[in-house]
Amino acid sequence: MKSFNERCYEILRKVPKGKVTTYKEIARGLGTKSYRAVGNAMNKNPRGFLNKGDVPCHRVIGSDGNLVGFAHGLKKKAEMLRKEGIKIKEGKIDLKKYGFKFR
DNA sequence: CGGTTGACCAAGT
DNA sequence: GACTTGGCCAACC
Repeated sequence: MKSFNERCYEILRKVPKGKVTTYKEIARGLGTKSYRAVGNAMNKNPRGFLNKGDVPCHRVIGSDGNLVGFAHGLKKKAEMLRKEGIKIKEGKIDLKKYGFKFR
């Protein structure tokens, strides 16, 4: 039985490079409505914030396209995403362009 | 088992 | 536009 947290990773793995997803979408993909549980799971993450193998935790952002998270700092996160080919707008991401949706 | 916490979100003040 | 409140769900103590 995989933990909720592991399920988050799996769905997150489905996000293609150069795209981002929101906690909301992940929760929806998991069939739950709790975005919080997703974020919480990531926080208590066994490895940390960065890829634990294949899980691009840095590709997860807020529902408004705003970066959320504290682990490594939003700044670093933004830089990382920019390197992936995502243009960040004043700390925000264009969900219209880069937002990846499940289901 | 109950209470607190949290990388959230939406609505109200 | 910034802050507060309520709600939601899973993990941790």
